[in-house]
Amino acid sequence: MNKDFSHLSELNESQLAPVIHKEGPMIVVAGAGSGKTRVLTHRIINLMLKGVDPFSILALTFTNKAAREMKERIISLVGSSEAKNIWMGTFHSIFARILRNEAEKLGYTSRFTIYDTQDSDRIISSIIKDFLLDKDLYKYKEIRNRISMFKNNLITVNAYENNSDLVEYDLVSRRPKMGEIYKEYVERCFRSDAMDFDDLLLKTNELLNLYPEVLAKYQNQFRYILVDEYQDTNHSQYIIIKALSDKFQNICVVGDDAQSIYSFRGANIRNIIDFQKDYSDVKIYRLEQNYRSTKNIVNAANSVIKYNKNKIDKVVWTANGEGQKIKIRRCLTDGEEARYISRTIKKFVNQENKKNSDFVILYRTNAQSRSIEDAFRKSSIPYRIYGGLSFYQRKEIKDVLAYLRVIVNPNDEESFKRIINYPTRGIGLTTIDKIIVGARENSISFFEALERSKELKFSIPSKTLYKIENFLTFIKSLQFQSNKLNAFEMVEIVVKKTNFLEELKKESTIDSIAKTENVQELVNGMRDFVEAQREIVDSTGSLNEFLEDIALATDFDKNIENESDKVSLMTIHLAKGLEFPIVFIVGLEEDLFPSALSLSSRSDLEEERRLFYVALTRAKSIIFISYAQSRYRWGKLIESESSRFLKEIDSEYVEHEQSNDFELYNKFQKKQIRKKPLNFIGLNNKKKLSRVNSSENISNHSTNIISISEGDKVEHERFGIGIVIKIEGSGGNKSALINFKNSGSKKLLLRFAKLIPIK
DNA sequence: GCTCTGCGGTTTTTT
DNA sequence: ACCGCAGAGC
Repeated sequence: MNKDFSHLSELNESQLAPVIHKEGPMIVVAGAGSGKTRVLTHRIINLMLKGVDPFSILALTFTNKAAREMKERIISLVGSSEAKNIWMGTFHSIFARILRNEAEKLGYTSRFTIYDTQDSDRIISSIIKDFLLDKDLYKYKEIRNRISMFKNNLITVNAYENNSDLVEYDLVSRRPKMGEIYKEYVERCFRSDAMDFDDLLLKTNELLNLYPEVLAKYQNQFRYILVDEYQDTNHSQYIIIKALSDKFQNICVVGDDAQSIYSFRGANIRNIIDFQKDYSDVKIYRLEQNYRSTKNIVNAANSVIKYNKNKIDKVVWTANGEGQKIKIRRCLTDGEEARYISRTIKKFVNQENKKNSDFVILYRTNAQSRSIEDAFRKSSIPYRIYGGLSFYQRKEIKDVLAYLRVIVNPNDEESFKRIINYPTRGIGLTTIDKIIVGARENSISFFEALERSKELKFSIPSKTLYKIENFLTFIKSLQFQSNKLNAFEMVEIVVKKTNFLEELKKESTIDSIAKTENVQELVNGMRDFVEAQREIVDSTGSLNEFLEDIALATDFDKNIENESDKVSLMTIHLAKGLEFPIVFIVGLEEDLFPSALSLSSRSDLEEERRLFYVALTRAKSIIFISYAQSRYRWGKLIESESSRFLKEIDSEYVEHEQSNDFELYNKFQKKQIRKKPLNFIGLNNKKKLSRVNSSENISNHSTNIISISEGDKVEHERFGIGIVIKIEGSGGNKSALINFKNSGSKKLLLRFAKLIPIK
């Protein structure tokens, strides 16, 4: 390797210090946009240039994407022959790899399946049913979260049973069977030779704990450990890092307490705040200069985060230009908010030479994407939604994957149950139940019970036994073929032999075509995968490799559609670590953001505030914030107040605006309703508007009545754009004949019609 | 064992 | 408003 240290010239002084830090524990407290990834990257390069073996560097990231980007950057600077040997990846993927190497020690095979949240949910639901428990008291999601919490805090079934506080809590919550469910869940996963996401960390801890020689091996191997996004590590991850770094203490953690937003999945902000207490002689570095955003944005974000008490003090600043003020817009409804966004983007793209990909829409909950999607589709703005139900979670995809999983791991009961009667082959629920009971009674796996069903009968009629035999022959032939064939060849056989696409078409539901296309996309994706694996040494493109690859992948990791020019839509959580020139943050309303569920405790509310901080700091130059006075939630129109966070942004960094509808509404109100306030349909007027803009004071409001006249151009939610031909009637019976471009002419009562005037 | 329909939960965030 | 699932009827 060439010993060219010129890469260091790319760094400023405060970035340089942590990069060239030699040995011993260190923490980099890095403000948003201060170049923390750059520090990590260059630190790794610097270690390598100084002669550290890349095999002995362990770099843990929060997402696959972060790992991939960092690796690419390192490869571009020092070449791939060395860089590819670094152990770099997410906690889950790195420890899955280690667990596969050591699986036998824990009673698993190296081909164990990784269960996703959906799999866990199905298992838990089925346990609740088997135990004949009331599913209103035992909500599978709550149970799953609780089990996840146990695992992330290294509370095993035994530890749970011996912990009177936890047991007491579940008793009080009227879930006395919690411990038994937990036990059964763990056993079912184990019998299926499967680990869930939390197991990948829990079992790693178990491995390092039970086998000192294994711990010593990895301690010696990973002489240098680097952890990104340290503020989002949970207890289980914390203990792993602690154990692995114990010998050499060359631990470098990087993070920003102000961006800790994952406590709901066990992340513990104390890990970063208390880091100095965990190791002796910790060197602290601070990165406080922001290179990403304008002064206005940095200052606005600072003014918000100062409301949090629990934090490490730091001063983020920037040498960038002043920039524009944040625009806060009040809208009537979520639909109007969405149209405002699409109008604004159109304007920027047409008049200011911006690209669609310069924009991101950030929201608190996935459900909010819908109205924005609708508006984008109507104005033909190309967009891409990240997150939500990922491709690999879709039913039709999971069904195909279940076949593939069963081929690799015949003990995978959950996957077996998915496919044994899909497509239907006459093996129904009754039979499946008999097999399960038979398997339990004879302490054999589901697969073994199927194999021995002819011999043990389980009181299954012989006709059905014959069907089971056929199914098993099919699966076994697939397993046999998988020894020689690659992932793509296998999925082709599975789809063909099961008549999968034909079965989907038979369903003839509205989206059966989309489902067919999805399966096709999966098959194509697997072909690409096999192609790509050809270039990698030691890789065969086998089914195991493919399943491992997708088990821990997210939507972000899937083919990023050749970088086409699209507006991005995602939750704020997903946006962490990303940056965009222009950012829309939508739905700034009480109970939505901050979420209603966060209002009961200070720590939860502070986390929401950090989330808002993350949103603000994604922007390079312009931020638009919007909120709606009423919004469709749960299928009905809900009134809302503007978010408290808006008032927390120092007023010198923002400017307020409101939709034209308000102006029209005000005019209308002045002209027509001086004496008596109207009681508008569907809206209650109990809630007072929070006063954002002192120039107006509206005590009730409507999405309905607007003042329009003949010849005006208007937009309707469903019918689109049209011209007002004629106005008839008066007061509540006032109606308009409108000629819609795409939907023909309609006569609409102004009282009901949601019409937006267009200039 | 299969199919249809109506009901209930969903919307906090994800590796 | 929408989706998945349970129960009833075939």
